[in-house]
Amino acid sequence: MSQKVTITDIARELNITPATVSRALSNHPGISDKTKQSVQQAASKLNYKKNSVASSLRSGKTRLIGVIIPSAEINFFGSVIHGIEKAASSKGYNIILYQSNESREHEEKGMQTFLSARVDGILVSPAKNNTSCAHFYEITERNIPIILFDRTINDIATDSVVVDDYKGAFMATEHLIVQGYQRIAHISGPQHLKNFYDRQRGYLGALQAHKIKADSSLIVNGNISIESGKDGARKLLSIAAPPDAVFAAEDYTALGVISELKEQKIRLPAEFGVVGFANELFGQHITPTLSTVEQQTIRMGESALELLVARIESKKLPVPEQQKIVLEPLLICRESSAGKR
Amino acid sequence: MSQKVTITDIARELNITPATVSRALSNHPGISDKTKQSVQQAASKLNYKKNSVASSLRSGKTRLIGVIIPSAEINFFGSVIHGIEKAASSKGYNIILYQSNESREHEEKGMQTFLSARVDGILVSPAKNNTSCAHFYEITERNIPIILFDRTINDIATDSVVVDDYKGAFMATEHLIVQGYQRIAHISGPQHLKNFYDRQRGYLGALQAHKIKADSSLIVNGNISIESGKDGARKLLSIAAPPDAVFAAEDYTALGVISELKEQKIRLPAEFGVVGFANELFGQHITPTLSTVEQQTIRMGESALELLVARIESKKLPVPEQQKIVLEPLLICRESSAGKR
DNA sequence: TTGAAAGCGCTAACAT
DNA sequence: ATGTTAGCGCTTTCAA
Repeated sequence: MSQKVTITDIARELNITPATVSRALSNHPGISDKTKQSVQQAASKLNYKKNSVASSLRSGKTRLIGVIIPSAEINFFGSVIHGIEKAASSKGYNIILYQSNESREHEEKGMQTFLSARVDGILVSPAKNNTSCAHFYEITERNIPIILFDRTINDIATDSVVVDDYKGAFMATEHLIVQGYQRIAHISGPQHLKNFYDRQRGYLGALQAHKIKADSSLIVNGNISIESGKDGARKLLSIAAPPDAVFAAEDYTALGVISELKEQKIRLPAEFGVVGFANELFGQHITPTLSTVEQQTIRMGESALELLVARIESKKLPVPEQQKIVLEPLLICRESSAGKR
Repeated sequence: MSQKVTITDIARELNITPATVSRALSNHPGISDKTKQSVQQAASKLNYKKNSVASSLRSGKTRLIGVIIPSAEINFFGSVIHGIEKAASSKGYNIILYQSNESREHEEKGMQTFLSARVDGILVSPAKNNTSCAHFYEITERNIPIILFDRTINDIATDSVVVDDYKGAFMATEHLIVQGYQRIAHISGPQHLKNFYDRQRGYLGALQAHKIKADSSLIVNGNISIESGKDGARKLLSIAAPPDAVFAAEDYTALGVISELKEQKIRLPAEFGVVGFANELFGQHITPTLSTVEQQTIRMGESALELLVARIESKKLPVPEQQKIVLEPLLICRESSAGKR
């Protein structure tokens, strides 16, 4: 049982004090190279592993970062997590993962857990029906840096990393216009989420930029699901002057639209164009392949983590301004919007 | 700054000792209800948050579980993580996530980190080129429970949770036989990974069970990609006696097969049947929809976590036998194998 | 039912 | 360049 080797054991072995061992191991400047070496040797000989729990208790730093996402099952978040963990690892931080499952209650519970675990900072993508944000203040009051990613909440002053939803939606809609589609509809996402609100604005902005009058009968509310895409498409196709293209608020909705169009024997992209948002993996494998907007998920994770670490490590410096990193979206043109014929 | 409220503060407030507060908060049997109540009250009044770092140091339990996966970006693992975290959360454990990126070195580094963080247990899906396993022994020697999931390593005696790849492949192949396809081919995955080796065995087993002689010209090596599916299909269609069905080692390979068949104007499923493996999301959205084998990813995560927690919490009991949980695969029949006509 | 006292393993201020 | 000392906040014997 090589279980309980401590710095005291190393100290005894070398006839020095635990303090010296501690300093040697953390490469303290005022320790002789000779001592450092012998400590290293003894440490690996005894198979010593630093007890970070004790270290954290004493130093007040855990090098732990709490991350809250709606669900790891959603591809988008898995991908962001990849970016976060990769960056964290390279900076010597570890991440604790918590899923809110889109429930505000779980989200709060996660924050409590993080508070209790004394994480050095928190990264969160809030649950979608999250209106109030008292639990965020509890974190900031305690002086723990917190950064929102992907989804932000308007009335809260924290750093954030998001993709430019307006611009992405603008590009997607403009693309449909350029491809020759005439009446372009939009199936939205929940408007209380800024992302979807911005995407709708981007859609409207593109129409306006091309002098196309917006038509409210061409905007249908959706809720981020295949079903709402199908429903939306059905509704849109039943109106007096139906559209010949849809910009969907995200890929699953777009998938529903395509599915409904197929059932109604409407040919894509010759008769009808579709663009989604998110660049979910399935998009390049369905028929027709789905045009969409890439959100740079991994970059988002990396940026969020780097910003957070900067906050953590500069706590004593004069507090810098609130930061908002906005990533550029990327339009990905595939078959579903290849042009009207 | 409500930062540093400790049990001592609560004790002072109520004129009792920290020990009593500690006991009251952890619902110790020998504390009067009256005291428990007043402690609860004072705690929430002062906005006390237990310092789990201190608690862990003293008690030797962190309620932290280390999880190592190849990459959170891979859908399959995201889904397993979802199951793990969900189950962990409900049992009061937190998970630390680490990605190996299929590198053995990273995997080792992750384990060292976990050792240092004094996690109560470890869940790992080993990197794919992981032959040696010295780093696993370092964990077991320290008496920390470790459980492998999805991927296992033969010569190591730990618990594991996997899906029955043999059976899934058997069912898929048998399904094609029952549907009336006559010459069934297999495009495999890397054979040094046990999962794919077992799937090939399952394919052979089903043929044998139905008294069909295996034909080595009908087995093509693939590498888990759309391209290898296309290449494989091309190769198979060019031989003297081409097959009329393919069981592909996983869904992307199957997708490649379908794509190649379409190009060659071969009709699915009337002339040719295809079944994949993994139940990737895109399967139900391509044309034709893809028959496949569901691996129960979330269940896998939940089972792995539950088994681990059982190990953690029963450490003092006589050590039970090595456990190997094998999840039942689920055949999902869709259009791509609807039968020959 | 509660209190007193010790200590988990480490770090850091102060001393030499 | 190293030693001394104290203590982070909690849990847990042992005692009352």
